[in-house]
Amino acid sequence: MNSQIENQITELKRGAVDLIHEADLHKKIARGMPLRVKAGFDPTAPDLHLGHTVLINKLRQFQQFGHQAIFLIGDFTGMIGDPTGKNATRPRLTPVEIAANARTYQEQIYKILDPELTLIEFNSTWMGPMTAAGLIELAAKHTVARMLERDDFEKRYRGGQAIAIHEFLYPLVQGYDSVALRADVELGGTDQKFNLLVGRQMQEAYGLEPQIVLTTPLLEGLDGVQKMSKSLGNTVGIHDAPVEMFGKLMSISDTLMWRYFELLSFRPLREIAALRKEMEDGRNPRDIKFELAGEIVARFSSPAAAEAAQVDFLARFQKGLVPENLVEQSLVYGLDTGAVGGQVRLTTILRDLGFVASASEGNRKISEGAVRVNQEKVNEFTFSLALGKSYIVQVGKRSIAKIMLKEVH
RNA sequence: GGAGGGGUACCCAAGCGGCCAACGGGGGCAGACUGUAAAUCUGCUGGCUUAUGCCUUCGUAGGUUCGAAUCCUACCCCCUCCA
Repeated sequence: MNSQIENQITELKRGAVDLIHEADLHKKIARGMPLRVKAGFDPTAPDLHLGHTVLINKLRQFQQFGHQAIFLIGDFTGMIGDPTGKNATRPRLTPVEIAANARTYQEQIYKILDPELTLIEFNSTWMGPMTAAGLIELAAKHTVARMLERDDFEKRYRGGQAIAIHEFLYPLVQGYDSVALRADVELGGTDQKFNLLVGRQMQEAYGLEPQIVLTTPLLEGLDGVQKMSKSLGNTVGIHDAPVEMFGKLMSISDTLMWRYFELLSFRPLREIAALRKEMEDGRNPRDIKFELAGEIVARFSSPAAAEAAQVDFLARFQKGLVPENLVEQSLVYGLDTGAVGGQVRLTTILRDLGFVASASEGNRKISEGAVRVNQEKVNEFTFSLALGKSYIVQVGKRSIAKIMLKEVH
């Protein structure tokens, strides 16, 4: 056994859920040729958050070990709509939507992957020209029984819910992508396991060596329990402002911090182990969290932004100061939007800033003592601010803004 | 086809003619304590420029009543059992 390969595999297995099969991966690496590593993305609605980057990080790891990263954009399959995890038929995307989403992906992945060493492919390249005969030949490689082994299909079938034939085609096409790309390894989330395994079967059916399948877990959101997802409101978006991203990462629990280190940090495992040792020896976990937050913010913004975010964080939460670099935003009011006698109700402003969901909630927050204007606690519901002036308003510790009130003309 | 049970706020779940903007729990937000961690304690968790005020909400649409989440009718949807 070659210990260098062993080390490589240990790092590649980091955070992974399934590796099918480790022995074969070893064999493939041992041949000394760079492996072709595929990760597919269905360009549905890419409001990318850190959860999405777990897979891309894994692709990066392969890249760092000298393998060929292939970022496959499923523009063709996007028109089908992946049935994974759905209990109903998905709406299909239009070519225009797909193109726009694909562009967003490309812009973002180079913050993680080396552009020089990344191959971007679109599966419409080979699926577009495929003839009906070719598609039928492809479909002949698989059986309905094996398709129905899949849990969600089976449930829907038993439950009498419609499964359109094109949904059966999705795993086949995804599998064929591996044939077309001659993939040695395919990465995917755990929910993709079935599709990835179909890839192995398709490759064998077309006379190729089956790919290695490596699945990554779904990242837990800020609450540490449920998966990170926009609808649960527990995400860290990769477009979040540096200060916001830093703050969100600082708010995670100490336990979750290690999970994030494992799945999001680029630090090698032994460095992370060293940090854990430091914590056990008495170092403040918060300071270790700074390192995590700093690394992530630097990746998506810049090292300078990460440093500034930390300075801001310290000033705000340790010394209780108002950050200096607050960008002033203008709010315009007129008679029809709540201005009365040159004044606007504070609760209206808080609602418009999105700090509270309604003016009524603003009232409640005032009675809770959570609202401040220019650092002074507000006690009356009817508190108003004058137009033409600038203020610093806060709700709780997290929501703060510098605003300039303007009168509409 | 037959029999029964159920649809209440973000989720679960009480209420079964007025005291209901609706018990309780979860989740969330805020306050205290902190490291914007955990744990704990406290408050809040329909809307309206706060009003002993008004408006909207208990599957949907009607009805009875001074008054309905609660009673009646029709409809829609879910679940369980039998065939």
